[in-house]
Amino acid sequence: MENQLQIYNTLSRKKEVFTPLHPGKVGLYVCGPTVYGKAHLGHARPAVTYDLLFRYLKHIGYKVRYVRNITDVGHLANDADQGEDKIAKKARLEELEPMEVVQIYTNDYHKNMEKLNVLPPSIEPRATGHIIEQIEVVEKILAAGFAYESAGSVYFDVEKYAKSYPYGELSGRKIEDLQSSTRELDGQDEKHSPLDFAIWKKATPEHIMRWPSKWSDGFPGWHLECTAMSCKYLGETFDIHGGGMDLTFPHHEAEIAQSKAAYGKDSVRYWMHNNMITLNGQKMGKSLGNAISLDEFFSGDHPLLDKAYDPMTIRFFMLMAHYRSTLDFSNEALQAAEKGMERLLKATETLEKLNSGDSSTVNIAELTAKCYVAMNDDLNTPITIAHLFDGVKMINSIADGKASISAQDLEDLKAFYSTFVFDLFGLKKPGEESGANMEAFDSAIDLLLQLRQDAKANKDWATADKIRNELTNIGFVIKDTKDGFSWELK
RNA sequence: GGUCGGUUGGCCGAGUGGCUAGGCAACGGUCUGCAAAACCGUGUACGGCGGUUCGAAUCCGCCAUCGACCUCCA
Repeated sequence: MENQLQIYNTLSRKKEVFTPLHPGKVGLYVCGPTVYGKAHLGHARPAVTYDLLFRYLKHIGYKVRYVRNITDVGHLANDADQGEDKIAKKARLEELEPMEVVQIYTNDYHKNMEKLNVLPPSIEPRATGHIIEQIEVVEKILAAGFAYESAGSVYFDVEKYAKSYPYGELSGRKIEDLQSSTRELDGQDEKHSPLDFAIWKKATPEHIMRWPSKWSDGFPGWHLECTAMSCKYLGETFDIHGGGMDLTFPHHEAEIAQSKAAYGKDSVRYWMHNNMITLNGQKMGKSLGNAISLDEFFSGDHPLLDKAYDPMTIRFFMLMAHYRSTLDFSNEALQAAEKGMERLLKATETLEKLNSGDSSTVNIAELTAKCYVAMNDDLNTPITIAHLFDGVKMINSIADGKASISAQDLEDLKAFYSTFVFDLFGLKKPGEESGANMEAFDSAIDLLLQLRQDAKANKDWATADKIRNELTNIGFVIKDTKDGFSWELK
């Protein structure tokens, strides 16, 4: 009873015990990327956060359908060309077909997600592939009387909606406040109220991404795709909707309104929002021009980066902070994460070689239980990691002969670390290469170190140190152990 | 201007009304031919001012400061 998964629901602003709508099954929808630029560190945060949730839900026994969309149409550009589709604009600049741009950046996103060991979702629907479904939602909202047509566009009537249902409950906004803080937007004079938002937009002549509809040749509104696609694949009401905090308003608020207007009921039961990555205390974002792309992290090719970072370092770095906290990027923090992760991964190797004793001086059951408690507490990965490091101490103590572990406990501990470190946290040991070349290479290094052993046996320290120092210079880490040596490539 | 959220030790980052978070870095020790690794041990923290309380970094108020959203955004 006490050990149930709790999730912080933005809607209620508190942690709630997670109970799925249909026992044993979970419907999860997450706002994916808008594919008009290279994937950056900001994209990695929700990807890793909800990947963890996806993995954990499956681990605790749920059958999960995880839907994460690709937004390839429908968002406005933020410069002078108001009303022009972001993707269409980029396409004209680069003289590419819009779908070509979409494909390039979708591929880039997929490639980077794979490097981060983010599992592909169950379904990855594209907005452009669901125009018909979106038009159907527009019709439903019109039929329900919560939208109106104006000059070929269809707008959602926020004020009318707010008379029947609460509007702004997710983001804590009040209609009156919103009315006093609006700004100029394209087509403002077509709207009854500045609060209204387009659910179908008539395309301007230069707008090349367009679809025919009874209202006009145009394109679906900016928030509509998630409503249409989540409903199609998860039903009118589903369990969890995730996304970045910056989407809370207006995007998710609009989704709530659209669903309720179209289907007459609440669509989402648990709203989850991950916080932002910051750079020098400022949000890192494509539109702010301070985003470092994932490719740049992996290659180290960026003025702000001291070095290249392994994708697993990025992943571990994110897991070291709670998903609802902002996470400040710095080389120092990333390198601390890198070293910590190395220590953790090394311990998993040590664990595999451990010998069991007659009894345990360590409490494995307590350790594993603590980790589950932390994970169930709104996916508290930093606490879980703290416990995993306590386990690292145990493992190293046992390896040092300063503690002992029973056969049963050892088996449990191995299974536990395999599950948490690899299956749930999704970490991978870097540089696990194989093949004939590697085997020959390994043997050659072993041979050198064997020569060093011989030199040591003869107390020929000069030769022994020469071999070690030269190998160290080349980039190896040489360690003497009780029964010989070990080495690795740094 | 409105709404919301931060402010924790050298850095990152948890958490809690009284009981060591953790990682990285630092220092001392054990081990080692010397190292490395590992292990053991050690230290300064909770933005400021008031208040509630036996006791607050943790609750309340005020102030300062930073940020997010209100426009596409992960």
